[in-house]
Amino acid sequence: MVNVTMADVAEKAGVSKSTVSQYLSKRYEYMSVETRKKIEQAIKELDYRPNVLARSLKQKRSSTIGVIVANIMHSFSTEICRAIEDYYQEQGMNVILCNTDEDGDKEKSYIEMLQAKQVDGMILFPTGKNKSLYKKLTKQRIPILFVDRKVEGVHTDTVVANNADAVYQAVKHLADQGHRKIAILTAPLTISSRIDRVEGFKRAVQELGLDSSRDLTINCEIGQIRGRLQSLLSREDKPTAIIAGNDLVLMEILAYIKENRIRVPEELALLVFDNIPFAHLLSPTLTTISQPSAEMGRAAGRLLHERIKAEQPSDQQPPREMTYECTLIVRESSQGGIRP
Amino acid sequence: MVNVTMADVAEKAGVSKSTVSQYLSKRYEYMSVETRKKIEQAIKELDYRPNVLARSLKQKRSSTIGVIVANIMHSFSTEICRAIEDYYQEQGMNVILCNTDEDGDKEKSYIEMLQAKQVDGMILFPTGKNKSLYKKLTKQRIPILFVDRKVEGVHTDTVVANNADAVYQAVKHLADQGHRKIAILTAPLTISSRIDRVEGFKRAVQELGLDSSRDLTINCEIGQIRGRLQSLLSREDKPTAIIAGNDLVLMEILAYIKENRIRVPEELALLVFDNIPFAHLLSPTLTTISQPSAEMGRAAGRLLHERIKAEQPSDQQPPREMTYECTLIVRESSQGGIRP
DNA sequence: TCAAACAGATAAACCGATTTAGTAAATCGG
DNA sequence: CCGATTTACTAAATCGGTTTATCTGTTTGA
Repeated sequence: MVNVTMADVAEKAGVSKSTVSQYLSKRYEYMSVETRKKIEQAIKELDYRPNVLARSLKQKRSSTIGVIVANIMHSFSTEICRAIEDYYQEQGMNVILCNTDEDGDKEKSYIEMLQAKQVDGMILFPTGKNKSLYKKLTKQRIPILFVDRKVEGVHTDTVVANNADAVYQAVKHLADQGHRKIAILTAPLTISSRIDRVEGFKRAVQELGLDSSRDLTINCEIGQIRGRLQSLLSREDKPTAIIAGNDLVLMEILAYIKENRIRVPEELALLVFDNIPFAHLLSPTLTTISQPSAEMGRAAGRLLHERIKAEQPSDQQPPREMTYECTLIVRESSQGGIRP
Repeated sequence: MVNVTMADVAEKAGVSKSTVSQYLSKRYEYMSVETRKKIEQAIKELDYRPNVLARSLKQKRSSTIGVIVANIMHSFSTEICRAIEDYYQEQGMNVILCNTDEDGDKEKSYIEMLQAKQVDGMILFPTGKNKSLYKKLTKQRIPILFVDRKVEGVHTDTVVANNADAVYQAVKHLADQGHRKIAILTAPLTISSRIDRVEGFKRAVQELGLDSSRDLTINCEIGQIRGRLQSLLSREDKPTAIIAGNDLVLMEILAYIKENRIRVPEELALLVFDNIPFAHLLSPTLTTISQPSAEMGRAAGRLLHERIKAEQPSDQQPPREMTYECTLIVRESSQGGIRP
């Protein structure tokens, strides 16, 4: 038999489909032990496995959620995805993974695909380029949750790191080491996490009375970082410390540093936002700002799940925004570099 | 209207469901331009989106494939997954991602879940612990494909790297640099890729007439690597070069080297199997064996897809095994280390 | 003793599409 | 002008489950 259905089981057990269905959903209340045994037996003999598509169709839920990530190659994203996946596995649910490369069109087509697939909810690293679509989703009561980035004007659950404060602490740490001229390099300020990082930077510079020249804040495409670094570091009054906005920016900076044989931290202190797997193995070891990715991923999974479960009764709680604190892990690259 | 169905569209357009269905599948043959326009209009006005679950139920295919990966945190795995995802996006299909942590039970439960979800096929990094289940799947004509690892006795499409030859070339390279005592460290030999790497190592040692002491081949759990390294390197006749079996092993080795201030490549040459994102940024830069992960992922996607499409006509081609060559990227860590 | 309650099970409707078999009207060929 | 074909469209069955209403008997309660 190619495909065993519930009808086959029912026939073999000598009962009706309805009873088999009751058995499967473990509603044994009005069922004789005898019947139960017969069904059990029939299922085993036929190696029956229910078709969840049919179930989902009727129940109007698919036990599947969609995760739309900007770039899975980013280790922070991978860690979040993994945590989400772990959470939903425990809950007996599945995760469809989608990758947008920060492309708004791809994001849109994925969202529509996931909707067509009747996912119970979506977790997204929003590109921010489809605001009206996000809003439409919330209006249609499709549970969505943003992670890593907030989107202004869209009211839904959000899980982010305290980017601003983390950078503030980082700048403070550098200032404590005697640095007065600190630069920050990030990718373009298209998403809230980057904006917040720069904001924390500016606030710290302000409050701590550091050099607040405009050109110590650089936001550009990855490909242009080398060039910007070049001009930044060839100036007379060049910065003594640099904060890399994420792991990809860091790679560029490290390459530049290696090429130009810049000594870290003696000539230039270095600090990165993001957990770098090799941070403790580089020479010098790298000071990092670590985001609690596993906790954030789990929280995202849990929060969305609560929304999904609460969807039936119309107890509409206001959107929650969870902010996770980061940890500054001080290593060699940011310590004892400059002579006051 | 909460959920627009095809019936709603049909009513609005003043035609039958059947005609709408024809329209959706672009079978315009026997349809007046007028009708077509009316349907178009109705769909737009209602913002109708077909329910793919219903479609899948009837058509007995879900346009979804399952990917079961041993450990998504492994960068090689992530790269493969990304390539698979890219491929299926282009094909208008979705990917459900599952993570097993090399746990056979998890793998089994995922396989069953995916089957229940009626996936059109599965790509797996097999743990190797569910042979009978793999066989059952192939017997049931459910298209499955193995990637990274072969499984003896299970006849299905497989995409792997030429692990043996890659290591052979690596050993040759080290021998060319004058090394006679080379060690290889890998995780336990539970999967074919690791077994093949060791085999390539042994063959090279044999053919090139290098030191073939048994204890230069170490296979142990990640947690034990430090200890094994300790005893390996405290011997009088210690090896002058080490090959790390994968990125996780490398991390342990690098940590050990850093702690014990071993100079690379002067005291010890180092070479890793796997593409390490920081390879060119470490000091010294690291010699690596790079697997063409993107090509392998795409190939896996394409091959499985061909199987899926060919499933309807009963043209059963024999299983294909695609082997991809790796590239030895020589950097500082393996060059000019020893004095003959 | 008779209606109400209950235990155990089922028939049939339903979820939202696809697909098959068929129908009515228009067109065609001889 | 009539039967055959073609065109344009539809009713109804189907996919494989869930769910609701219902249907027998058997207990129970007053």
